[in-house]
Amino acid sequence: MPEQPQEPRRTPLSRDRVLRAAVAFADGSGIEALSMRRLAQELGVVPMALYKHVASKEELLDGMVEVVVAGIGGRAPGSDWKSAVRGRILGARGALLAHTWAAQVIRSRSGPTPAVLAYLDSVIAMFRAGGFSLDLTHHVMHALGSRVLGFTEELFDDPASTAPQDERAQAAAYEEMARRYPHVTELARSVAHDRGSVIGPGCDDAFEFAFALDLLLDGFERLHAQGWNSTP
Amino acid sequence: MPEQPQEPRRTPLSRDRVLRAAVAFADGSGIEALSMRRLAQELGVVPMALYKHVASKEELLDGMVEVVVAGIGGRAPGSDWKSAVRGRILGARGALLAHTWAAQVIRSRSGPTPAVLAYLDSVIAMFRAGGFSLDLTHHVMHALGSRVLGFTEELFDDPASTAPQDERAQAAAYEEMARRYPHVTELARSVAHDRGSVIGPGCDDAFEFAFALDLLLDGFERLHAQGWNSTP
DNA sequence: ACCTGAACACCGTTCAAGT
DNA sequence: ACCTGAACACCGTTCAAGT
Repeated sequence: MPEQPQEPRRTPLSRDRVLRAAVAFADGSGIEALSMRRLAQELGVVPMALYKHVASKEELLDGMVEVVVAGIGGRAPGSDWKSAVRGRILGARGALLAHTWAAQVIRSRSGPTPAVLAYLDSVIAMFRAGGFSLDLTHHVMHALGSRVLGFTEELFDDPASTAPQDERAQAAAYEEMARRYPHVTELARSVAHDRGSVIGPGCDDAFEFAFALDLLLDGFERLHAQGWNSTP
Repeated sequence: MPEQPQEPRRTPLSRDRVLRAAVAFADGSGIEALSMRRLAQELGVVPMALYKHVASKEELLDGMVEVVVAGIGGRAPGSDWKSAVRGRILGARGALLAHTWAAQVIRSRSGPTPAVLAYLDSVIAMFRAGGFSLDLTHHVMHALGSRVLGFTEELFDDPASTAPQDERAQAAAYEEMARRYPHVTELARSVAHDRGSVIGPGCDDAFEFAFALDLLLDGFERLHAQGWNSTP
């Protein structure tokens, strides 16, 4: 019997290996480049081999979310509810920053995966430990929305990303902009001025995230202190 | 010369007609069913005919956002900044509720379209008319995020949408849920109890939206009153 | 029983051939 | 010059044939 050519299948495929490969691929090439076919190619297997470990692409995406969310840290036991929640949410933000595709994929999922539920459970527990009523905790969780997982929908992600064009066209575009959207333009100009550059590096995401988070947490604290109730 | 068969091309194609057809199609069949090929079929033309009016599917989606955002009302001139902003944002929410796909499509776009810029300009103008500094207005707009356009990322869209299964399996799943996520379960149970149903109709979206919006607006008011500055 | 190549039913978009 | 059918380079997933 002739010797079989040694196949270089280093590690046998497993659900975990598929998921980690998908995360690494999305990190490197972007989520839009991730397809079952390309992932299989990356792993050196035939596309259909993936379907033994994930039932569908949907399940693959769910699994990728699990990997990222399971990596959220930021637990600081013993502190007051406010700094506990704050620390945990900033921890979530950190985990998501490492995987730029994660927020988008979480948004696209219909229901929460187990790791997301476990995470939410831990945040709810912090409010409850701080003496929040079930009623207030409920609405407070809604008010946080996706911010509890460390991301928010920004409407203008980078206003400075205009395609390079010649000076005259740029000046004309700017003038048109200032004429049609005077307040947007004024705001953009003042931000650029504050940061000392005409085509600035955009806004400080970390500052804006903390600004809004603290505004909400302060609001929660105030409602809690006055014994707020949804049906007075 | 034989008579040409009368073609039933009622109205000649135009960019506007293409966009309105796309909006109607997405309203009826969902955004995921919308493809260039199916839209062309709907309009009784060959797929390539669309490309004379929209350069790509991306541009089609941008155009659809324009149609929806241009339809936002809620301008109440003469009122104070808080009720003006509140009314306008609730108006945006109304416009988006009529097109369930709109929020998702806006999220997926990279930059703001002209109608979105015009809308943002009008909201910024309201804060400025209320005496807000450029600095505070800037951060306040970030804090609103997508909420300024009437939508937010809710993490659990309808927790009651469990697939129908036999009672025993359901009870087991519930018990498992209560064991692994005790705080989530407690919260869900209290909400269901308040609304008087075991498998309730979910949460009151309109209430949650207004709750969070008012919390933010109150926070803005407080910062404005105390002359808040990002660099004290 | 397991594995997998080919096929199916789609995409968005290019392009060359036809009028 | 305009219009459009066929083709290209992809998808996710099914399925039957091969080992």
